Amino acid sequence: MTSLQLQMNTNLFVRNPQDTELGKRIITSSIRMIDEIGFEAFTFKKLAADINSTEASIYRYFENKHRLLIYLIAWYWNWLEYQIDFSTQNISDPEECLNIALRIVSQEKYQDPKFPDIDEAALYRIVIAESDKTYLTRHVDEDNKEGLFFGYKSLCRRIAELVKEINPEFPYAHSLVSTMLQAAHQQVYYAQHLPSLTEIKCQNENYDNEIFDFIMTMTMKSIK
Amino acid sequence: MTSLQLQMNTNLFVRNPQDTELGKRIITSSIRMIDEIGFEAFTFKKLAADINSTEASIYRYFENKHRLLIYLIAWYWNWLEYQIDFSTQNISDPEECLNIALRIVSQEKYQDPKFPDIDEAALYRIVIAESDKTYLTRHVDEDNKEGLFFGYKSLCRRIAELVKEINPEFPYAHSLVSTMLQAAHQQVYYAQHLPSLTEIKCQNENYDNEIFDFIMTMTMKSIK
DNA sequence: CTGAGATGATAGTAAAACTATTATAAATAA
DNA sequence: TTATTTATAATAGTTTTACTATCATCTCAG
Repeated sequence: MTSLQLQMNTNLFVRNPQDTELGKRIITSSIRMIDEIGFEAFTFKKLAADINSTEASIYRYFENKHRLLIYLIAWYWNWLEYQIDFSTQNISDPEECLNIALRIVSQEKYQDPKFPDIDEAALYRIVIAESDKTYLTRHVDEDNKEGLFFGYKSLCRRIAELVKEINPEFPYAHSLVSTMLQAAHQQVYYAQHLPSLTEIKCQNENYDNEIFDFIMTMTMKSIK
Repeated sequence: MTSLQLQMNTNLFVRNPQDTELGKRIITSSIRMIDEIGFEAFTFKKLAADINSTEASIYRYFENKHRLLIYLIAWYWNWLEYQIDFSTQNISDPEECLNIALRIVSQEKYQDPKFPDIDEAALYRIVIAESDKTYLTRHVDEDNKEGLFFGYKSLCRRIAELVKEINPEFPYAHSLVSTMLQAAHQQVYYAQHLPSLTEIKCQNENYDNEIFDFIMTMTMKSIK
């Protein structure tokens, strides 16, 4: 197995957590903790206790816990785009590429052995429950200027380009894709917590196939 | 002008703010403050100072600031549904009703003289920036059991029924509508803060018509 | 061996999010 | 009318969070 590192925007951290042992522990442990107790209850104090370090040491890697969340979510979007790139190489039919991309987006996630420090299944749950919090703040514009949301924008652009290839006349490629990306995660949350807002049943095995079907059908009908 | 009160679920508050002078000041002032400084920076201490009252007094109306946010957002969804009911009376064509409903959802909002204590334009901006925070918490299931999200679920059901009338075979009416409701607000946020995620330009006059066009077209194409 | 950089240990601060107590004023019931 | 309830105000206190600061120690490259 080749050892990989996803290249992250340097504004996402103070010191690169992928470079050191402590940094990796911060990442691994914060994913587990945020998944378990939720982002609001998660604190650097608890994280420090969990990894046998100190608050001050964690602050040397991340400015604050919000930045750490942005980092984790950005990693996830990078990872998704990496998988899409990987799975669509040498496929020229844009409709097939779009199919693959949306399948990757909506699929339930499992541990990727390429990145042993990151529990992708837990990170997927964090994305579902917390990712909107990365940009729903008063400092969204400054954060955006720093490039903190580049991963999400890049993923959206990547899929929007496929849409444009299928139908260059469609005027809302980015709006459609950002709506579908949101829906892919939101429908899972609704299925779990507000089931009357969706027909998806998370008890079903392979409910992720239903979500794929929902967003794929909607996308194709919209752009044709 | 008839004086109206939207009936709110009693679990949304400790004491009904619509019943008293102080309660109304809490509502009016909190809408203005959350719109101005954002929900995170908003505190009961600042609110108390603003209305010349005390933290303790505000806690007699709302358990905490999160509950107050849920109340405001719930009021907004109730208000939207009320407007849809009002505007679609005696119209039997479900497609026309759906058109009206989605127009009301996506339209920019102005002060409704029927409810002088509430600045609907500010509340609309709050919904765009903060409404997801009402349910993206660890206590979403308890809150849901208490009926705190009834307003949103009811609005979604109301519009989904129109979808079902147009095409009873369509299997994802609620998923579609919850996705469109989300998109209607999210696309505005993206246009303002993350413009590369959308084709909507918020500088345009009547950008809300574009959003209407986007969600209406997508809805009709999806269900036909 | 030296010293720069990373980490740990410890302490401290300001503000947020409540909670509790008492006082006072206004509304209402006997 | 007086008594009593009720709403609000005033004040103070607690715990936790989110950070900041200082200094000691440890490791490893040159």
